[in-house]
Amino acid sequence: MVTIRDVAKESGFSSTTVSIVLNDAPLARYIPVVTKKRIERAAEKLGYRPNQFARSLRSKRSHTVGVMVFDMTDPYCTLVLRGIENTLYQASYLPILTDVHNERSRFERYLEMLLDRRIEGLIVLANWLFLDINLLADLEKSSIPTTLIGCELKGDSMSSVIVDNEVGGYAALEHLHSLGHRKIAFIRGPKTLADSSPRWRGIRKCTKERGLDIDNQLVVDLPDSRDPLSSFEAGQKLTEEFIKQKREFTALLAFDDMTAFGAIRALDKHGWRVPERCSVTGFDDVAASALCTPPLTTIRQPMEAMGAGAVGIVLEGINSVLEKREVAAQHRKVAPQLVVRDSTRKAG
Amino acid sequence: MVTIRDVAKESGFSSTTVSIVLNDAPLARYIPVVTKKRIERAAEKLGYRPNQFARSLRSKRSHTVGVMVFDMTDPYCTLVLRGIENTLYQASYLPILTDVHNERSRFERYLEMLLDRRIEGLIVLANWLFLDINLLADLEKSSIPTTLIGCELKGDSMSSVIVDNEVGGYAALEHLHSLGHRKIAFIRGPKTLADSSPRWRGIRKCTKERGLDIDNQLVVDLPDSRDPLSSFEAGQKLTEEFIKQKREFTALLAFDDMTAFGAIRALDKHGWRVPERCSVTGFDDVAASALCTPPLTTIRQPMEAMGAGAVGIVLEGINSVLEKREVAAQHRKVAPQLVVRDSTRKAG
DNA sequence: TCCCGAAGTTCGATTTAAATG
DNA sequence: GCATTTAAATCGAACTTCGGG
Repeated sequence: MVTIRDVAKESGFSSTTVSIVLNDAPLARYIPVVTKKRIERAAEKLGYRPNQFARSLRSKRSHTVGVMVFDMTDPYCTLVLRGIENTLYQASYLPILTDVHNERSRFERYLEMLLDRRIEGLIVLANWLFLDINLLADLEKSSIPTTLIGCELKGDSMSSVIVDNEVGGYAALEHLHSLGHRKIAFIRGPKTLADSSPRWRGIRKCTKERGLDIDNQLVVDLPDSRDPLSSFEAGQKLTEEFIKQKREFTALLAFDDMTAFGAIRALDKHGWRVPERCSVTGFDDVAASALCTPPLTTIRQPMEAMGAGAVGIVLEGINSVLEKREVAAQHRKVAPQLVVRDSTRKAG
Repeated sequence: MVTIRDVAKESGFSSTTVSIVLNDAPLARYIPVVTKKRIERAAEKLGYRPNQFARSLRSKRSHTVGVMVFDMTDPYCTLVLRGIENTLYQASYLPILTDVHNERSRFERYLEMLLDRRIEGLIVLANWLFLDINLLADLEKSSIPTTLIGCELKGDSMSSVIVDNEVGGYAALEHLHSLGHRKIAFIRGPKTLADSSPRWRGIRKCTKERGLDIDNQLVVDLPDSRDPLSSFEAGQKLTEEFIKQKREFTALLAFDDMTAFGAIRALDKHGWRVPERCSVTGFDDVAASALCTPPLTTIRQPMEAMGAGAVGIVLEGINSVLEKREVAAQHRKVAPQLVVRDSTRKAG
């Protein structure tokens, strides 16, 4: 491996000068162009690449950000990760990806590993259940800029980027209502999930504004679970129960896309064609929603932008600590967007 | 930050002794238990965590593996990444994730960044088009243990893990044939894609063994493209052309799941119900295949196992270079598996 | 000779302080 | 004092060598 000393020897200058020149440090102002040229040529010739370990040891910087996903297999992750990666790339940071598999022990172990690597920032993708408040305590004391995606934590120790669930819930119901649907079934999110209640609040807001009645017999909750696939199965089962109980409805508003997929499966099984016999809406707009037939009408979370936003906040935080500024946590709530596809149509 | 010297001071021993004890180095045999206890207690008390930069600088090891994905948004990635992550975790390695977005410049930049970080191994997920042989040359000279997933490169500089496309192609057609289908349409992979021809070879093998005729009018190729979504669109378009040309077929064998989704969309649009009027098979078994309705019959690539296998090979390689052993590249070909769901059924 | 522990060197780059003409 | 260059200290851990009992 060629070191700075090799370049010094080759160029005939000291390693100090080489360092100053190659880093274009302030002192480089005083160094004549010929010297610079000679040093640069020598570095080039030898193919010199500075050792990052030595550099980091000295500067205490890693140019690395930790990314912690709670369950990689959740389709929600993909685009968020893309947004994170792309924004880090622009800033010449590299991400260390960890997947805690919804396990506490794994979370703790990974957190220690990341801290040991002196990550300069941390992004946590708390996509699904994230019950354990104690975990967050561990995070708070880590004192590095941290941003949560998909889960808000009041207070100014940790930033967050979440979707505006209320607006999304409202938009979903508004869409169905304006298509003429009046008898609508609802599969709400799990009670312990933070997204569930604001999403429902948006729905209630819409019913009030539009004078729509909700039949309590047509409202069910997804059970608590840490497995993203479970909402598919639960969606299927709950929809099947609606049908077996001979409930009448012309549309079904599902908590998320997975639930909607499960619901569609159940409807299909009982000969209820979508959208002819029953319209279905989801939430998230995961990749599969555009791929399946009929493609799903859903509320899109701007996932790539959310990932990018989280990185932006973390990068700001990093710069703040470098300049010893104090910066309060940011809490961004981004607007979702109704995406109309073919799983919904006019009632009747 | 608490250093080893702080622990030395606190415990009353030298930093040498502290290092020996905390790392349980060979010399630790000679150190009395009381000394060890005192040192461990001091370290505990101060919350000492060794500085990884210093450690890496000395040991020249990073305990880090680079993971290079060609397009993160390809649904194929998710499970492979999970397999990679999980296996690295067991071995206490951390992955740096990079997504080259199918761009050459990005590939080169990321490769340099990873090399600068002194990654000990590299895993490349060449899921989709990976035409540029020159890129591989860059990789070869990097001289760190490298494994390609989804693309084989003969020679012993780089290992690979691929699915047995021939077996998969064979299994797909065998399934359709044994359901009684005789008029089958085929959407083959892009000509430039390495997977395409062995998959087709498997299909031809099956036709020969079973005496099945293939109508050349019912065989088309996916166009070349770097975008994974394009195979959805192409699948849709090509299927539509089959229909418009009034070709008769009772089953369609698609190159991959994305293509199959596109085909199903086209069939549905023209009132050809799946599977009643036409059976459809895919290849890969991406997450969406189990979620859509009808769920897709497909050939599953054991993606998680492939990711795990690639890590295994890389880890072996790392150990080999540590022990200065020479180890030839491995080329693993894993068997795919037919997954029968509801998009196929008996003909007639 | 055997055990235990410490002093000093090394890894490679950055930076401070200081020496040249 | 100015422009130009450099010796030496530093970052934190690990390993080699050596000395005392």
